[in-house]
Amino acid sequence: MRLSRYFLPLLKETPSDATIASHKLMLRAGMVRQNSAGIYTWLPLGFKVLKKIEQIVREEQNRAGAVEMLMPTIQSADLWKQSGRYDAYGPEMLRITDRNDREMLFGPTNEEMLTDVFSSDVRSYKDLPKMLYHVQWKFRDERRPRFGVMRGREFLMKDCYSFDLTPEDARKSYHKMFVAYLKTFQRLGLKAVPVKAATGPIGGDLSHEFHILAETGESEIFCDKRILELDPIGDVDFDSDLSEIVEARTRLYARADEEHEGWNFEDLPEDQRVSARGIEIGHIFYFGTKYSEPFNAKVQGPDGKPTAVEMGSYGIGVSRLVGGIIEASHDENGIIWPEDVSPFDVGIINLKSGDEDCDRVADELYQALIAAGLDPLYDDTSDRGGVKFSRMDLIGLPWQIVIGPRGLKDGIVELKHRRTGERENLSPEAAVAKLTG
RNA sequence: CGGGGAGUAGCGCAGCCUGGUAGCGCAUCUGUUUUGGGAACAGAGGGUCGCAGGUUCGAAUCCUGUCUCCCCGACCA
Repeated sequence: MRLSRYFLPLLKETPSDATIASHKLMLRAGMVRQNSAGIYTWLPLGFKVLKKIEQIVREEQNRAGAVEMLMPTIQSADLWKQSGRYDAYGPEMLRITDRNDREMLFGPTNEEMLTDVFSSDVRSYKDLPKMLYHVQWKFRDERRPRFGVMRGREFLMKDCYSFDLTPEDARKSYHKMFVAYLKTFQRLGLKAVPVKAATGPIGGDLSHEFHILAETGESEIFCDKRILELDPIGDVDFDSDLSEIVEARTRLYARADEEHEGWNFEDLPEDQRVSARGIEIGHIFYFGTKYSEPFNAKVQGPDGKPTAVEMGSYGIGVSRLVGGIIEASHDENGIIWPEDVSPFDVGIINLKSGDEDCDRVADELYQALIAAGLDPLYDDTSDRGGVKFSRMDLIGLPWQIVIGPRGLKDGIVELKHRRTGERENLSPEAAVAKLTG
């Protein structure tokens, strides 16, 4: 993409509304604009990142055996009356009436709807297990939206639902999602800590929140330091027994503030205790027959008896992750994107647009990178060098190629790594080779 | 929802106390000179001061109401 054709409205000054780094940077870098409290327009740059995150989430869900679908944003109140949550949900639920005075709502989640869909078509235990998910906009009328997209009212969420015949099978589904989450966050360049979460009336050990540690996190996290030092997980056969991987991550102490057990935590040697702020980016839990009973989601078991299916649900805050990643990865100059979610792979800075040599080399590099399958952002504007440098730093592409008359005299361009700041002088060909190699 | 704060040019703000022709910086546009880390000079455009009432000869300024946004807390992906 040529910058001169793109839509990238940057702000030099930070709007006074923003208080945390990710919110400020997303506004300044032209990723989002606020429309009203907790509701944002995703500008091209932000939208691109959002889509990349969504795609990684999707790929890992598919790999774990979940099947994608899409449910509506607007739901009928009837469904929610059936589960009893229409009254229970309170003012967080945005209620709407249509032209015929039918009660509708903008869905804050989809347990009811999916259970309904599922129950009307599945009859036999032979159809189980199933894991179904979608990535869809949700709305929760938060009392106090804040922190930009991290706590919006409208937000993009991946929610997956599992259906099993027995609690033991449900545990297997839970483990699949647990591992899928680890892999997802790993690919997003994040170190996510699974912390034991409240399980409510159902009990058991099958509820975890995934947090990333960042100063601006909304909850207090206490965990064993060793949990942060575990090796990343490699290829996984999702049909195998995953309990070992899960246990390696759950036997070490990790709790959020409300579940924190001080006495347990303090058993750890002092240098192994980590207490930090955490941003919740995912939540998985098993809830048994809470919805399958009221929706009569029953299958006929091997014994011929109708059995309510065992369910679990698994959420990832896709739009929140955009902010979360920035919280975990930025410096005083701007955003630093992990390579897999960066809106572009590399930025090309032409320091002297209009200069014959600079234009030619920049154009050739741009074409060569595209031909090599990369997605470059080419700053072909007539702005001054300093503007281009700081702009490229702000939007945080992992690599920058700087082309200027000074280097070109010796046939070299400069390759800069955004995260480390390391610069290397290379021929244009070598720069392309390094980025594609 | 409780407590606090703010709405004045695209963004950041001053002016309000003590009523009298709406300002500053950045950004934008034009021109000239510049060009390897947010250039300089000269000129220009841009506002029914959130909205509605009221007081007054006169309201950004005082009064009443209302809407919106932000911050701190209690709740949530």
